[in-house]
Amino acid sequence: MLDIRWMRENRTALAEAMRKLNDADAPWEQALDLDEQRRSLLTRVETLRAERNTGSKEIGRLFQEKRADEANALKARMAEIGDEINALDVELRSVEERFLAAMLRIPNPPEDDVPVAPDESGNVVVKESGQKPRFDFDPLPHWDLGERLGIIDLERGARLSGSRFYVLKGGAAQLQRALANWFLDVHVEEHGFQEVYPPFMVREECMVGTGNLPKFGDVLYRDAEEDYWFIPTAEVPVTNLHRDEIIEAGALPLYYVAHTPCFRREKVSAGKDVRGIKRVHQFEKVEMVKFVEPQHGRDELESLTRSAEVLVERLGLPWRRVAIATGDLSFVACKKYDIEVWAAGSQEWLEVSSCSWFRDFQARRANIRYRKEDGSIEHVHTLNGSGLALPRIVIAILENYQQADGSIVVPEVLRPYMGGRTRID
RNA sequence: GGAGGGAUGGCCGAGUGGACGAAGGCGGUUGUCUUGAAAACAACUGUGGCAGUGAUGUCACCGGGGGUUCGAAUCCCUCUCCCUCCGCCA
Repeated sequence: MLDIRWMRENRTALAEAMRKLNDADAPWEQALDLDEQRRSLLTRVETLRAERNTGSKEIGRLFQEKRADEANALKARMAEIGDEINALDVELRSVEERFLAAMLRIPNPPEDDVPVAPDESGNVVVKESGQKPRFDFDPLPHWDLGERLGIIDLERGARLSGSRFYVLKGGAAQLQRALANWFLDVHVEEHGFQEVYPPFMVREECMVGTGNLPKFGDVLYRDAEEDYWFIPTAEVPVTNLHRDEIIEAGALPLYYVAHTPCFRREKVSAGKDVRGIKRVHQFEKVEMVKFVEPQHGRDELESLTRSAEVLVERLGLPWRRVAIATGDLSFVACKKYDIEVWAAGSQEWLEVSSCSWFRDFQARRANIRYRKEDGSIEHVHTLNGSGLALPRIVIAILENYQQADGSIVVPEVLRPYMGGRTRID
């Protein structure tokens, strides 16, 4: 959510930002309009309230002084004012409701250094590292490898739960578990994150806080009877950890890391990415979340992204960093990098991490503030990034480390996490 | 799932319709005293909206929402959460 005062005073900048985001539906003009109505109603209703407050006190005094006639006369007048207040209140509530609804659907304006383009075609590869593997045989995609080795069972996954579900077995399951543990250890021991284990189902207000609702409810699973929403990423519960809090300045920055399942309906593009485990309804992810002071937001995005990149580097996977263009930026981010790894079998770059800076956009929605040294209170900045998404790293390892005999070599950093195992076969 | 009891400011805790944004205590900040600290004493010490350049004024907030009333922390309804006992369960 944006600061309405900023919006009032920066109409042109706001319009320009919405144009860059290529979001024609953002109801920012309605919001400004409703804001004006809201303030005018507020002034009127509050003047009447002030009048009633003094009148009511007067009534109390008159009764104490046994001047019942005067008191009753005043009471009648106050009743009239009360009716007026009630009428205005109804109007005010409706305006405020519509105002908030509009505010919640206005995206975060991009930073100035975000590449400007209407869609993902404007994304810029800003860094590329590592060698794509060479093979003296035709490398297979992971769905073939997984089937041959008996470690990815798509058929039974579908039998249990339908399309876009899968079962990992043996080496693949172990590999995924090893990855999660190693990721967590690196973030905790080397990058200063605190590990947390959050709920996987949250209330609606948490989804609003991170910006998943109201606009993107169609990709979320939810309990039909109760107010439980299944998290599409650990970002949701972890960011909401400090909802409605004022954090003491000395406590910042706060770095959290969590390993959770992620549930996504993935309703879009029925025919796309159907093979294998690249795009599925349930997957594991290690997610980093940061709460920082505003002046450090920009630098924190760089260090956050590095914290993810070192993982793919140490796994020996070819990777690149992509700066996301304005038209491809998510609703909540003001700047975002994706990290992609090369998958030699399916011959494509896989997005394994998204690192985003939100400025105070989420903090306003979730009401997360901090008390500065001078005692004043401000919203924090939040950031998050995958570190990393698991099935896709599993894909990349299977495809890049495959051998002529069909076996998979386990990357060296993971061997201690797999009981010294060097091969999956 | 059943029965009962709760939710008040950073913390503890008083307050059952009228001067209550809320006693008192703790904590915190500042000042006096002191070489310094402690103690003592004094003052200050919640968040947000709106109007105003500002001093300031005003409104709202006593778990959330709604209602009764001239007036609600206080009465009514409802939701959420916490505690105790029973049941069930890993």
